[in-house]
Amino acid sequence: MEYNFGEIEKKWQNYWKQNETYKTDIDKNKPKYYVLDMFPYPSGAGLHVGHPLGYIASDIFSRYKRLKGFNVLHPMGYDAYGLPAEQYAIQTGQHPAVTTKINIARYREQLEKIGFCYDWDREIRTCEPDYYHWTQWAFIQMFNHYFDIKLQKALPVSSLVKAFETTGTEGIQAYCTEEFSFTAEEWNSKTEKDQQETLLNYRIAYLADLKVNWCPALGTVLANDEVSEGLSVRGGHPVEQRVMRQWSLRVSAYAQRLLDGLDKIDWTESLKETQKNWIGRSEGAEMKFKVKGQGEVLEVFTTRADTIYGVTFMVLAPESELVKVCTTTEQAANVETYLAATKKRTERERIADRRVTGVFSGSYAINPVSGTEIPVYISDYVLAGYGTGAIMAVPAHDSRDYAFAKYFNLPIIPLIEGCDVSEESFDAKEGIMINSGFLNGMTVKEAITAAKKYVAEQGIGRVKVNFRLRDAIFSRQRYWGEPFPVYYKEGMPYMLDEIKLPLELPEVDKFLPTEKGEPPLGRAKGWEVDGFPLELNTMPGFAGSSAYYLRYMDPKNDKALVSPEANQYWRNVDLYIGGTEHATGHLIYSRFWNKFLFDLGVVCEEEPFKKLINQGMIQGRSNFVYRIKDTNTFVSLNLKDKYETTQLHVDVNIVSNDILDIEKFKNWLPDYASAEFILEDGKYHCGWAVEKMSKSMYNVVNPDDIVEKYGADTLRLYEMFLGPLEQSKPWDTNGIDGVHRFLKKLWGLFFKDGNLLLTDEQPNADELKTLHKTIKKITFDIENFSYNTSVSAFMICVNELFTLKCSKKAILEPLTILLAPFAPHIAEELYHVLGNEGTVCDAQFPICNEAYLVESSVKYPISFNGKVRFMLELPADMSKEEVERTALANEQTIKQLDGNSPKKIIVVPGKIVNIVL
RNA sequence: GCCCGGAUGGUGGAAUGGUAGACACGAAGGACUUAAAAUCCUUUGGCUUCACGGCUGUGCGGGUUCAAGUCCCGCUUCGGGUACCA
Repeated sequence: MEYNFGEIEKKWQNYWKQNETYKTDIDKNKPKYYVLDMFPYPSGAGLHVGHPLGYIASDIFSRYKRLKGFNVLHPMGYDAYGLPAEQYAIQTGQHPAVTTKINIARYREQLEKIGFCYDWDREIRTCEPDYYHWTQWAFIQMFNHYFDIKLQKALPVSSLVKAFETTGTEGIQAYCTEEFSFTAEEWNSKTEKDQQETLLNYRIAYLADLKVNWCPALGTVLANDEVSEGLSVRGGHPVEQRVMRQWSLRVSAYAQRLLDGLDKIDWTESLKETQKNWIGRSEGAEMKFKVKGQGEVLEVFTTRADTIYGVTFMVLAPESELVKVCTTTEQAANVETYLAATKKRTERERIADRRVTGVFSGSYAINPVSGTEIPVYISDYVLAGYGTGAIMAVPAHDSRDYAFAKYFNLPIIPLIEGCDVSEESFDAKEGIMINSGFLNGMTVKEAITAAKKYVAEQGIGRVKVNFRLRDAIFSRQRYWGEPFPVYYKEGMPYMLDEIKLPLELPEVDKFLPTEKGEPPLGRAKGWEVDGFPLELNTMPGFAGSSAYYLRYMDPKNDKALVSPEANQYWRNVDLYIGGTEHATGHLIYSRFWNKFLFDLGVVCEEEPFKKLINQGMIQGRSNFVYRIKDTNTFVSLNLKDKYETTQLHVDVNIVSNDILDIEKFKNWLPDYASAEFILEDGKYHCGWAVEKMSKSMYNVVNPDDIVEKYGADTLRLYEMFLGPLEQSKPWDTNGIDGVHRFLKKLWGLFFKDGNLLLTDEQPNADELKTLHKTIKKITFDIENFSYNTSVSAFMICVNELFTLKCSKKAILEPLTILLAPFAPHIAEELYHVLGNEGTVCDAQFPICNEAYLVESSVKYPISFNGKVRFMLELPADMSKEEVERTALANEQTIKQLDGNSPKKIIVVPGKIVNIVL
């Protein structure tokens, strides 16, 4: 009987499906374990061989945990809303729901072939009404809550309203866009509309006029993490700044908790570091500078209060409201010109062009500590969105201020003893203060503390913590997303009654903006409730992915996002595997979302993902052919330098071990049908390079083809064998034969020439040692996600058993179970061949018995000055002294010593002997 | 610029401070076969030697140590993230 993987895999995949082997329910008699993959966006291209890498890793761990007696939740679903389907719809008229459905079906088919242990009954799709029902529900809760600064948690807006009605803003510590101050009387006399407008200032989901990233090509705004270097992450289109009235989530209110939570979770340091930087906490002081001859005050934020004596000018962001106030009539024209020029520049241009620009406002501010008068400038190197949108410039100790001062010829006052600021600023926070009044003689650190204290005591300002993390813009001017459960009355937003959820996405005639420039939902007929118009924006991509891990716990619940029972059993994700590209987007948003739900008491764990592993990227390995210029002749790699050639990508699927299949090449593209070749030893050798896996490089490998040719078990093993899970590595199908041979060899331990070789004989010491050594190694490797070395360990084990000609049940049965997480199909087949009933998934993971591993003797490497010269086999229990004596007495040692006496002898029992000459 | 990762044969990679290159791929040679496929055996870091062996070797330069791919310091270089964040 041959190893017929095709038949075996089909057979057991059917069996698992029929027997609901992977169906999961709450079982309070077993400890739970929740393994989650970052769910995919189902693109039209289908899966390539890089996508399943993380899924295979998590699948192995899930199966392992199950064999260890855990009740494992391992679900899969689809992040089904998104731009590509909508772009495609705009081009073709095909409804995005239709393409999405087709793509999902294709993904499902591809995933099923690989033999994952997903509980498909729990599958979710973010674009399904019974799923986005709860996305809309969460949004309503966010609208109805505000963040209390003192308690550091979300509270109902209704209690805030009660406070306003009785005591106004007195004593209120609510996280808000703008500090308001009003009495109860003032509140009560406001109109409904005014009250609603005021409340938006506090709500966690709020509507506000914001400077947003507008992407004209996509016709929508984008969140900060969806923009990179001034271009949209999806599509690479230019992005510009624009002020628009948009929904936002007050993520920044949770900044401190998002930061603190990082200490409690098992993520890689680099990922935590990325989040820390994105949150960007900085401690400093907010200080007030009076504008000369006016009542106005400029507020600035600084982390270097100690440099107050070195402030030689102020700078306002062009968008700052204070620009108007500070601009004098004489300077008005210049300022106007500058503002116009700045506005025209896109984010990208500003990043690319680092030239100093700016304009004098005409006003002067007064240094609150030294009393000196300093000019106020306007420049776009100051950002409106961070701090107060205004800075005190200390050119001696800040490189940006320095460049500005040099350009405008402003004074530069050094504040640190011995620093040279003639060529560049001294940015380091070290040294002794000079030119700084009462701070003179202090170290920088002391001065920062002293200055902050002084500022607070003198009423010049206050100590403040600032965060870089900004609120998440939540509106998209697109069709293919969750509709907001929002309608408008007198221009004010109101939430739909929860009973009316889900608010389903309406049909439209075209997926384009309306003639008036409204989003596509403006085309929907009857898009209103009780005569009030519904919101025309839809939610962004991260809306649906922010709480999907909760929905898997209870995916069919139509009363709640998740029942308390399910949530308290499954709690949170124990192991989350996915790409590092979500470090600042999804992984911040879902932590925020989860914390909010935690505050509401809907979920019982504050952090959603306990342990997180980033799988590395699978890169492509491209192949090249070399065409001689102006001909249709192709020259083999090592001869190409004799000609003038053009390097062309060739489909890696018609190349094997870098040798081109010439017939397939001729049939590949019409141009090549008449191609001629200059070969080396009768073969065409291709060049190669590691590049991104993409269609245009012709280096995409489809897992279906691999499964077809080698089987799913081989694919699974080979993906793991490629290298460490977390590292990036190129996919090269060439090596796959090795793991396939391994499976055949394993099969060969069971069958030879169609006969079953299995025996009930008692295993001997060597066989037991091989088995238990492997059990130990595999257990350790799985726990440490070192799957590449486990595959090697399996190979070594089978090679040894092959040499021992071992076909004993007592050895092969535990080995089969050990292999089941990695290669479930062949393991299931062999488990039944061994005479078992049921499924290998419910077996018990073997336990290593150290007694079989004890060695009676040790081969000591005998080294001289650290260089190994020969081996000496000695009894394992020989004492240190005895080993030393025996080694020294050895004739090879005597030869090495050559009459000299050793200076020192190191004996590490069981390891090594080193003789120092 | 700043913050993270890496760098080991022709290739992917392995190595609690203790024999560098496990395990694979590829290559070369051989067995079986009419032939091919499949399978099996041998060799395979470099230099050197008929051989035993010797020398050398983990990006570069220092250091710690009886012993360094591994620890420390200083570079080079390649990836990834982030960027006027005051």
